[in-house]
Parts: sequence; C-alpha cells; structure tokens
Amino acid sequence: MDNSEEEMEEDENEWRKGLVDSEAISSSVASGSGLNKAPELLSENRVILHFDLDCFYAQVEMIRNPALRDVPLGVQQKYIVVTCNYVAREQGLTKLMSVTDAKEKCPQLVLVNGENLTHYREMSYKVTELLMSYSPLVERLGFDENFMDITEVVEKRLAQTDSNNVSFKGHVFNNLSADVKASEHPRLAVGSHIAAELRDIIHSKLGLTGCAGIASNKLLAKLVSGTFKPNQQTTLLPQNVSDIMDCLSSLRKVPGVGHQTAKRLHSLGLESVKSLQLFPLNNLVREFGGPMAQRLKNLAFGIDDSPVTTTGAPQSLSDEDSFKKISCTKDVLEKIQQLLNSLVERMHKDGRLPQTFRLTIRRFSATNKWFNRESRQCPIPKHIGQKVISGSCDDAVVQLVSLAMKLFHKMVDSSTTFHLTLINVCFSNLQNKGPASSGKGSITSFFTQSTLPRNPQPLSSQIQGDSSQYGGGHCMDHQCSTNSRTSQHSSQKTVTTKSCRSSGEALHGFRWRQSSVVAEEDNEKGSLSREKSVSDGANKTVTHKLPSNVDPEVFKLLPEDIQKELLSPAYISSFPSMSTNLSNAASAPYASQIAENEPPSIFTVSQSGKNIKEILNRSESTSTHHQQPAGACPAENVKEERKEMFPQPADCKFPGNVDPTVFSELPPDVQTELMCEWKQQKIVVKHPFTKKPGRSFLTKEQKAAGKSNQANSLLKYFKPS
DNA sequence: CGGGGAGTAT
DNA sequence: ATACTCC
Repeated sequence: MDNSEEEMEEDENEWRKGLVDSEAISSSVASGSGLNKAPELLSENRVILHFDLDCFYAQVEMIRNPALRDVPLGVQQKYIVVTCNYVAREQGLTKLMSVTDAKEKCPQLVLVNGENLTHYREMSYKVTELLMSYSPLVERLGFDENFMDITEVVEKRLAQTDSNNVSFKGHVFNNLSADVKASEHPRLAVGSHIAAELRDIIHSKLGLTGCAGIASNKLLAKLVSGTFKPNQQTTLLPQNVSDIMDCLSSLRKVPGVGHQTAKRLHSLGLESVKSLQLFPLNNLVREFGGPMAQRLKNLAFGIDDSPVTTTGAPQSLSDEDSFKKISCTKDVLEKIQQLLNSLVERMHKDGRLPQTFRLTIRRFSATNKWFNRESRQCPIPKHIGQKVISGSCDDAVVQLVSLAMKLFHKMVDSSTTFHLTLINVCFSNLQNKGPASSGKGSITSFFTQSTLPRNPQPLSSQIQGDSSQYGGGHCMDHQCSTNSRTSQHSSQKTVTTKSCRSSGEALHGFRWRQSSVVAEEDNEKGSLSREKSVSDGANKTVTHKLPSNVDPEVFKLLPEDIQKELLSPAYISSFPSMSTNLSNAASAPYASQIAENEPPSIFTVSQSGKNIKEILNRSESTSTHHQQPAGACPAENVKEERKEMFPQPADCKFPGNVDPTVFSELPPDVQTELMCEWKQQKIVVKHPFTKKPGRSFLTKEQKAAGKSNQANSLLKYFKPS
C-alpha cells in the first residue's frame, strides 16, 4: 500500500543556491543559465504523471461489496488495519494501525480480511493496462501507484492546440490555479488536462478514484500528487520546487529515503531536507559512497533524473504468510505446501517457466522482530517447471515442496529448536519461451489463437482502440477485453472448469503469456530436448555401485551400516529403477508417464517426484538428468513387486517398498516429512496418466511483438525478456 | 508492521 | 547467491 503521508508547511526556499551546490546536475545547470527561452529542451523538460489510487484495497473491497461504501471500512492483514476508507478516516483512523487501536477509535469499524491479494493484484494491473493503452510509458510502483512519462504526448497535443487557450486542471501547488498563467507553462498545463482525463477514465472504466501529480520528474510528481488528498490532482510548477521540498517535515518523507537511510543521515546530524541540501557532498560520500551520496543530495533539491521505465510482466511471483510461530518441521512443510499450492496456480496462469525457486524465512527474535530474513534459492529442474506450465500443478507442488524442504534444511537445523514467524516462497527467473513441453505435444498448439489485442485481424471482442492513441484521451475500450483464455488443458487436475473469473485475471495472466513462446520451434525442439534428457539420464546412472538416484554426498553422511545395506545386492536388485530400468531406459518412451504412477520410494526418484529429500536422493537441483526412468512395466506390477520385498506395515502408513528399519534410522523430523509427503503422494497418485502433451502457447506474436507497431497492442510495451 | 515486488550491493 | 533497501 501506499506508505506516504503528506504534511505541508511553509518555508522559504533556497532552491537556486542549492542547485548550484549540487553537482552532477549538468543538465540542470545548463537549463538554469543562459537564454532559456526554451528550457524545455534542456533539462527537466519532461512531463511526468504520478497516479496514486485512494485507499486502494478499501476501494476494491467497496467495489466488490457496495454495501461497504457507507460504513467505516478497514482492510485487515493479520493484526493490522493496512488501509481504510474515508468514512473510517473521518473517525481518526489511519493506515497501518493495529486492529485494537482501530477498534478503539472506531468501534463500528467493519473489517474485511485483505491477506489474499488476488483481487487487488488484478485490479492493479487493470489500472496499469488502462494507462498503458493511452501511452506506453507506464511504470508501476507497488499495486496502487503508477508513473507515466507523457512528454511526447504533451508535445503532440500542444502542436495542435492553441497554447493561449490552456488552463490548469486541478490544483497548482502553492498557487491559485486561476492566478497562474498556463501559457507560461503550457506543457505542464496540458499535462494536467491529460491527468484529469486519465483519472476520469480510470473512474468510469474501473470505478476507482485516485490522485495525480503533474511535474517534471518522478520525485516531484510523487510528492505533489499527495498534496490534495482524496481524488484530486496537483501540478507542481518549477518555481515551486523548493517550496515542496522544504516543507517536507523530515528526510524520511523524501521518496527514496527509507528507514535505514534516514537513520544514517540522522547519524550525520541531518534531520531536515534543507540540512541535507547544505551538507557537504564529500561528507555524504564517506557515509554512502559516491553514487548514493549524489543521489541523496539531488533528491533533497528535487532533482531526479531517473527515467520512467515501462514495467512489464512481473519478474517474480511470490506468496508468503506470517504467523505467530512455527516450530516444527511438519508445520513448516504444511505451510510451504499451502503457499506453493496457490503460487503454482498463479504461476501456471502466468504461463512463463520459472527457473529459480527461493525460500525465505524470518526467525523469531525479540529484537528487531520484523527484519532479519534469510533465504536460499536454487534452480528449478526443468521437468518440474514444465509441470507448472502444463497444468500438472499438484505434481509440481509435491516436487517443489521437496525442493523447498531441502532449502529449509540449509537454513535451519531441525534437530534444534527454531521459531519461524514468516515463510515466503518465490519463483523468479521467469522464462518466456515456453520450453517445448512434452514431445509430440506441439501439435496441440493448433489453435491457441487468441484474442490477442495485437492480433492483426481484430477479433471481434477485442480491444478496439482509437489507434490514434493520443487523440482526445478516449482510450480504447480496454475494459472489455475479455480474452477468454482458451483453456484447453488436457490435464484434468485443477484447471478444467475454471474459466477466467474476471477479465482482469484473464487479461494479465494472458498477456504475459503472450509475450512468450516462440512458435515454430516448439515442436522439434520439444522432442529433441526430451530425447536428450532421457538418454542423459541413462548415461548418467550408475557411477560406482551407487544407484543414480542416490546422492553420493548425502550417502556419505549416512551411518555405515545403512550405507552397506543400501549397496547390498538384495537392495539393488529389488528396485526396478535401478536394475530393470537402466537397461531399458532408452527404449522406454513412455517411461516418464509410468513413473507418475509409481509410488514414492526412498530409493527411487519417481517422476512424480518425490524423492527423499535430504537423505538419499541426488539433489534435484544439481542433477543433470531429468528423470529416472521407472521402467516399462505397468505400475501395478511395480507395486506388487515391492510389496513382496518388504512387509507392509500394518498401519499402511508408508509405502511398502520402504524398509521400516531404514526408516526408523532417519531423524525424526525427516520421518515426519516423509510421512507427510507420502500422504500427499497418495492423492497425487490418484490421477494416473494425466500428462498430456503440453500445449504450446501462442506464438508468432512474439517476434512481431518486438517490432511491429500495432497501435492497439500492449504487448509491445512489455519488456522483452 | 501486512503482502508483494523491484533494484542494488557484495 | 544472499542480504538489504525501498515502496
């Protein structure tokens, strides 16, 4: 949410002086001197907009349930009211207030839980997309703020309007807008009109209100947007830059100066913006290093050269939960599983291939409770990532939980006590090009044709914009773009019936996907890589006598007697995955599918995943072979075979192929973990052979996306990955 | 002091 | 790869 607060006071200025002090402002200096009949061309001649939605989460909730409009409403996350509507604010509530305090101030406060960000995220992207449909240079800042560089738009509109006729829309900082001659600031004046139009569009199309700031850079636009609070806009003129900077009550109010930076500045005796302006740069450099020092100093003067950079699809997707305390491995595992379930589903909708997985934890500590995070990350084996994409989400989750637990054990020694207060799971390194999923699958790529807005042949329901995107500010009929995603998942798991619930979800889930995938190659590449992985797997097996699926490193850590046992002929020969499979690996084209049905085993890495995490198996993250062929024999047979090898425990708690003795030697927490996985495995196993050829996502667009200039296409605005 | 997500430094 | 910082 927005963490900003504004308080304005009055003060005198020393802008000129300060500006001269500051170096690294070559451009600013240039514009400040000499014949500046056209200062626009020199320095801060940009026109930047900053949009900030009013109490965003609360607005979304009021849209979802209009009955909440007229009551004091707070959005709660854990013990905090993260934001509240204006009815509640009239009663003295503010954001980030504890629930107790809030209830105390406003007993009638209605609270809705806002821990699930789905709806906010969707609405947030709708706003960004709407703005982008007007002009592409849009940068998101959190869920409720967007910057826009409309310099060119302004230039064009100015060329076709009578600059003597312009006036300012909304407020003008420190001025009565009626008093200022817009003709002296024609570009900002035009900017204020565009801002007003966009706010209006956001309101009419999405039902959201918000503030806007119009200025010459991001810093200033953001600062000024908050000066008139709900649902208003403000323009900052160059001559008032020092005013707005000087009236900031503390350095903390400067965007870019967070808690830590403020503290360090504090330690240098700096409290106010003005003191920072006057502070010798050299001293600042000593504390912060050159670039940072210069930046801070510039910020104090309202100077900010940072460009507005188009925000594309998110670079990572994460899901987290905080809680009072989690102290046992089993709870950790369950929490991770819960988080992954939703994360994987989101990832699947996104359509890109996650290549890195990260687990972050926060340990309980009396001091500094809310900082101190630790994380571990690792590559995601391709076959797991593909499951996410193809929709075998349950399978993917199982395997990812295993991966996550490995990372967890890298941070936490579970044999000693621990207390976690937060767990976060994250996918990053998202690859656009769909990996050719399963071999022959590509044929299914037939018609993913979509409702891509950028499609040359406008599909009926598509976004039809006025291609003259700058015209009058009536944007495209963005809203209805409803691309119903062609959901032809063959897999029966999750997906199926679920169509896109909201156009927003379809929109952005869909959109990111678009920018991905390269078409034609999908096919061949797919099969090729698949073949390759299979044979790699075969080659890799058997190093010494150690089965390929046993991680040598881990193996070494085992008690000697167990090692011995593992290597005994009886063991080796009893596992199809070790003996049988090795010989037919290459000739078992459907091995991977069989493997999905294979019950988990301590000794085999079944395709569906599970493997024994920290103990025996080769760590998936380091393994180069993708899967252990499970054998050409039907799963049923495999099962039978194993049953005979070991007595099935009476309680049927764990798979029959697991030696109870070996199992009992494992650390207690590992046992727990295994049990949990097996339990979960059973569920997974219920869906035999769900694996279908992954469809390949659209494509062709891709290349074109980079180059073509379809006026209506938003795709091209996304960063190329 | 929530739940995300981005960027930078090392 | 991990920590830190910011919003």
